[in-house]
Amino acid sequence: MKRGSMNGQKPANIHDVAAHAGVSIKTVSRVLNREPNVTPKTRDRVLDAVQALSYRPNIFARSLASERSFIIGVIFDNPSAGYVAGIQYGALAKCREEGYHLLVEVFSEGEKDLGERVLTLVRESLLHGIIVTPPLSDSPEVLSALKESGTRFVRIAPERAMPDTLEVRIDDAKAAFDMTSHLIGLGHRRIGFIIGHPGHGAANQRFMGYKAALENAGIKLDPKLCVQGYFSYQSGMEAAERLLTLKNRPTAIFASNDDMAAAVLSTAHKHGLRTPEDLSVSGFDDTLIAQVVWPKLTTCRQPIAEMAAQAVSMLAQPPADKDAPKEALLEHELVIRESTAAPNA
Amino acid sequence: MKRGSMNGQKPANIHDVAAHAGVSIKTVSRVLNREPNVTPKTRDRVLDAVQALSYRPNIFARSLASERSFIIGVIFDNPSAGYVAGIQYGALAKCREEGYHLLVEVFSEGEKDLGERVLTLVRESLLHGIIVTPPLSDSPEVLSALKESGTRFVRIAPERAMPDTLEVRIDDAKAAFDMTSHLIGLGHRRIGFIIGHPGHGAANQRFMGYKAALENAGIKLDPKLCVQGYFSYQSGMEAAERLLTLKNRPTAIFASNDDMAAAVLSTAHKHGLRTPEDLSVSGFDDTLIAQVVWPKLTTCRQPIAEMAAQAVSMLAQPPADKDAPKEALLEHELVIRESTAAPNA
DNA sequence: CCGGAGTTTGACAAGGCTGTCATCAAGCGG
DNA sequence: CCGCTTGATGACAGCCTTGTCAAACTCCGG
Repeated sequence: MKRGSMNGQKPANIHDVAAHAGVSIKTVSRVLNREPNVTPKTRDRVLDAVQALSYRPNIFARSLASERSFIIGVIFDNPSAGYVAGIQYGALAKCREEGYHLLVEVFSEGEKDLGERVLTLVRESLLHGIIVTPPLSDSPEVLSALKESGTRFVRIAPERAMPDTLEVRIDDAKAAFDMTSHLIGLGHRRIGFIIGHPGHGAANQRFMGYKAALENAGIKLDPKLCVQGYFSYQSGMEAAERLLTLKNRPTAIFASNDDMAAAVLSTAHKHGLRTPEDLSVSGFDDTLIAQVVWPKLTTCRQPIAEMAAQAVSMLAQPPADKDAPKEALLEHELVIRESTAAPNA
Repeated sequence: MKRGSMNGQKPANIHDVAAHAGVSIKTVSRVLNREPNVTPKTRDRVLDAVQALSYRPNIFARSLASERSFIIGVIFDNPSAGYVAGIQYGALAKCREEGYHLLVEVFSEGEKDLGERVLTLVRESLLHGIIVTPPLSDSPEVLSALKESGTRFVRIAPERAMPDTLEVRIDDAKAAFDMTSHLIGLGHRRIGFIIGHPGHGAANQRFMGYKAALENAGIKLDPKLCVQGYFSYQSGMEAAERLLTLKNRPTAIFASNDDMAAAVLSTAHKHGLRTPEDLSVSGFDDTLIAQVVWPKLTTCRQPIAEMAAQAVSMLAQPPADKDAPKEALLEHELVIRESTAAPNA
């Protein structure tokens, strides 16, 4: 009573299937892994047996033997950030397609032993590859641990390029340029800008794009109109407060992400300013929040789900040649909603 | 050159550690698993070796040999739902504490082969246990697949109780009762209610609580004031539209979740109604959105992160005796913010 | 100093799968 | 009909750990 077709509790294993199909376990393995050199007839017999026994390969045995994992990791700094849902959504869809599972882990930028924890994670040989999200995508500790470990990883929206490293991004500078130009096109001259978190790669790029657009339109940059934020709602409130109490306040505010833009909206309300009549507001990311505030936010859609899907694809593919493209650049899209309009005369 | 302290690329394995410490692999295993009957001296030697070689047990080998997994799964219907972040946050924190990893998977209520997919997931013996979130926590297909598979699972906020099944919940009926009573206490008599998605367990409970509070205050239930929603922002807009165009419109609206409450806010704006002067609005869940809209929402805080943490704990503990508590009931909390006030005279 | 109980340790077989290499059958040119 | 190549299949080791069981050692009372 060791093993066998005995339909007891235990799930069938590869030996059961082999016995049932009248072939060797290796042949079953071949069929399951789509290896070449199996007669269609044999293949069918195996497949039937698989069906009949509801066989599913044990993922641990598989991983152990083949020294590869079918689990892809995503690491976040802050699981409450707006883009998390989008990333998971995109990654999950692609994982399913490619036969992987998705494992989530959180690492806080500041925590001690960060590098050590990252190493532990990969040393367990748990992961096939890792998706690194901002701001972790620029964390020296995480990055060097990852490099050292030899695990493949792809960085989402990193600030600094790294040689020989997989990346997925949009052109943040161009996107911010476009958004700023949209506001200028509407007739705004005094456009406030709320800078994103210094640690996040995209933050600086977006600021550059803003500046470039002003320059392009011949508008002189007013440093008073550029205030530091940290991508959080709270920081957006503070930044908006400063901008709106300026002697010569801006007629439009472009916040580096939607959370801060939502904060601007609410601060403007508090000051008795109507949006967009008295103040245009635009955000960035097109997260859920953009559509849920009133008025709906004009923002820049970052195809975050596609970016994550792309990341999974890159990891799923074999390491590829030296010269394979290391970087995927996706398209952004301006989403004009109700929060921006021409300034009052 | 088979194996050994050869500090090549390959990570150290248990044999290396054993050799380095001058003990058998079994002893190393004992130390690592905190099994009894190891001399402190031996333990220290092993621990030193572990340190020296940066050894981390291979999780796949471990799982294969011990027939247990160190991965807990969470399954969602919709990864963009508001509570997802909270659940992951809480679950992740506890997982880390208990030495587990968290794997995310999405199953859509309607998809075909749902049960089959669930079975596949557990047949791979990938998971130690599964956390089932609404509305999956009441999906017959998912539930029966899970029961059949023998994998332990805990349902978050399920509607119907099931025998011999782990559950974590709040008292939704009581919470809705409290919220409704708060509005009544403010002086409201005509209180609209937006019912949640019929598939979600909590939806019905909350509706019951609303009705009970009215009855308790001697207010007759007006069916026109109760409209069906689906927990989505969009459905909230539609429901609000219907309530606000009523001949005798309510002075307060209690939406079954924050997304719908935010939609009410925005619809009210559109109708030129001020909140809370002309219309009080309250939500449920206290998700991010509640603090980000203007005015900030009065809502009922559901300790979602704690619930998830609790779920992980339940799974982490050994199956426990027959009579161990199967259900954890956590406390809710009314959060009074700016969106509710006494009705205009 | 002996027998027995309890503690500490180790040898070795799983566990389910893939990789390597050998084997066997079929196909083909001469 | 022979020898060779190619395609299809199988036997078996190995991946790294834990579980089982036996061996060795310690401690104790008699």
